[in-house]
Amino acid sequence: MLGRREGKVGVNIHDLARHLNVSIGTVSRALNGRADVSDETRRRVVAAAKRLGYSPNQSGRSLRSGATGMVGFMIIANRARASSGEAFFMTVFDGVQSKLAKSGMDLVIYYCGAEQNPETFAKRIVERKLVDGLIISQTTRIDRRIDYLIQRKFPFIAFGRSASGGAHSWLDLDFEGVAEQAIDLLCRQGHRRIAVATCEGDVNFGHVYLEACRAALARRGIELTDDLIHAVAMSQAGGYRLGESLLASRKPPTALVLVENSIAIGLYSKLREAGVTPGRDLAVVGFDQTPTSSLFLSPSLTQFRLSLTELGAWLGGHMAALIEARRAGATMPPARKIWPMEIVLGESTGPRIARAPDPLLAEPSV
Amino acid sequence: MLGRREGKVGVNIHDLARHLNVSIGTVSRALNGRADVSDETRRRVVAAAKRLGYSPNQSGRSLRSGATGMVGFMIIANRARASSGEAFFMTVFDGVQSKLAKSGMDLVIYYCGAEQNPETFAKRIVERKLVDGLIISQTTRIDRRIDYLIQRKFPFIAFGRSASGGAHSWLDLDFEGVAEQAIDLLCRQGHRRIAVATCEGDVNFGHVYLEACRAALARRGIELTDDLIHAVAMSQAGGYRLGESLLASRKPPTALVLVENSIAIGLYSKLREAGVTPGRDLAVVGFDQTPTSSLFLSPSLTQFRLSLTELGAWLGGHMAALIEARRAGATMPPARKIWPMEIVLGESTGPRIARAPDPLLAEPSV
DNA sequence: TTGTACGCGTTATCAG
DNA sequence: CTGATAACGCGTACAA
Repeated sequence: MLGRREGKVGVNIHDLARHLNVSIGTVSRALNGRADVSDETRRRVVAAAKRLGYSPNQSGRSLRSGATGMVGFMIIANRARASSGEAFFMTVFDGVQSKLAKSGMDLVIYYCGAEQNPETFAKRIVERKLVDGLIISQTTRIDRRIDYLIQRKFPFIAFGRSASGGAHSWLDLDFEGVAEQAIDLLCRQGHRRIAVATCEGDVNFGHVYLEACRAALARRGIELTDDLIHAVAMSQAGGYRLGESLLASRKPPTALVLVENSIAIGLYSKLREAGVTPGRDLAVVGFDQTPTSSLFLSPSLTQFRLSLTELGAWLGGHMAALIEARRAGATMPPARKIWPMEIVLGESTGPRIARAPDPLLAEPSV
Repeated sequence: MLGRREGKVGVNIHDLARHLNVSIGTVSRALNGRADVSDETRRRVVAAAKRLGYSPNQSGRSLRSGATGMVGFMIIANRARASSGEAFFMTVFDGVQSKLAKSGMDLVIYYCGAEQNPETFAKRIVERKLVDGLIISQTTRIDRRIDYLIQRKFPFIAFGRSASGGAHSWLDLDFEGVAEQAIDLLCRQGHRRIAVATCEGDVNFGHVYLEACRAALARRGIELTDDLIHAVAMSQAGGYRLGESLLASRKPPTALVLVENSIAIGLYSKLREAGVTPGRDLAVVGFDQTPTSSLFLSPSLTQFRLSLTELGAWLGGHMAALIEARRAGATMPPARKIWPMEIVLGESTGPRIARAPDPLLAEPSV
């Protein structure tokens, strides 16, 4: 009725233009801050837009401009760090979003469910043109998403290293640095029989951390034998089972490094049941310090500090630059960022007391 | 060149049609499963689409059809449950997505950062027509998002009760049931001085749980006095401070119920430092049982089991129905769902030993 | 400074 | 069963 379709809700650019007795072109220019519009007109348009509650339809805008103004962040269900996982990513999102906002872009999160295929999922996002850029996380060693995105020439950043791809932008935690600091500390305390708890499954970082530890040990003339490598589920339950496995071991380690912190919670639980005290009977080094993780474990856990907000800001900033460059027809050199982590000493590696009663068989100190 | 614009990537419906020597209309019909297209043609189109990697541009499709095929799930940064928060929502997402997929819809998550205004954030999503429906979470007592969405007649579900709105669809945890079960258990064990740890800030559920506890106590002739109400941060640190506060109390409670489980972790930590054992010296009842939360607390925590996946499935299913109804021009009666939670007894309320040395002043049992 | 008109990619209507 | 064509809402050349 009266030119207004039945069931139509909201106001579009035509309504607004008609209301003001100007053309839609003028409305568009005024609202998009173009120079060639009089101050008076702009004021009227902006005021009316606010009053009528107009905001441009994103589909129309995207279709016309060829860009969506959105950046996707893809997370994968069953590869998540079981416990710290969620708080981990939320903090990262905060950083990403704050940076993107400065470029007038928005962050949307795509959650790849347990029963969905990550590669298909990523393809759908890209092909339907839902976003201008994509951040993928929880990369695997062979990650076909990366090959696809490169081949497709789509702006993306991988949060996590991979053997796939090559000259693409990625950011990852400093597993080598963490391994070096952890192994250095433990060796200086006299440990030589050091176990590594890495994650099972196909996420890449477990493998990266394991090799980093192997290398750090090798630099000190210590070989990491298979019986010292434990692939566990990244969960409290995984940590609990790890504890069982260590306690049942015929020749247990004197020290242990973990690839993730929820493992520590379950491990502590099992160790306490067995009367084994971390830091006294077994040295334990955790991983990332997050509010979720083991701030309140007792004895306190030696772990590594990092700023997830700043990490997210790096992702957001680099993504904005990638998209900006593409828009300008330019090409940007891919960035590779190793995110620093700083050790925070806790009681779990605290001065080793050689004479303490030790249910685990201790190796003689060097 | 050759009609192919510089820099153009991907193939659109015209390319595909030209390639097959059919019209774009036929391609569209074939791909959208319309009846009026020959089997032979459909086969050819589908095969070519797959081979050329065609998938429809979502902006074009949305613009034309007036629907996006997407459902938004808005989560808010600084209102998140600090620790269990993330795993909590991820599990819900899984359920939502599995249901939406059956209706051919997708889930996108919008993360409202700490510095953004939730109402403005929600408005932007709706007005730009980014989604066909919106699930909002972490509702406040007065939640202007709800008023807005109702006034706008936009399909939405609130995950969390609110004093705002009224005849809209919402789902919430069974705080009354939890309070009743918790208070019943504690009273039957002889407790009469029962404290309630609720959450600070403006999320509604802290208030709901507090009042539910007050009512459950009143039914048993017990008044919940102000000194027994603790508003704490929903975090391990909040739980730690709660412990400090309880220990410093001149007339401490003999039992305590918590509105969230990360509080339990910090609380346990402080209690252990003070030599106070949950279940012996102080009865503690936690809240939602999640993998993240205190599965491995010792003594084990009495808490409540719920299926977050099924909860998410309810949200997804109801949202699909809401959108379907709107599409058909029909109107659906709003649903209100109280999600059941079932008590899981742990050692933290385990048989009270009256004669045990009790650092906290115990009230005489009834 | 402003208005007009085209096209972004798609689906739907209407002839054929 | 298929092809041509008109929208959907917007941004932007180009003309005035």
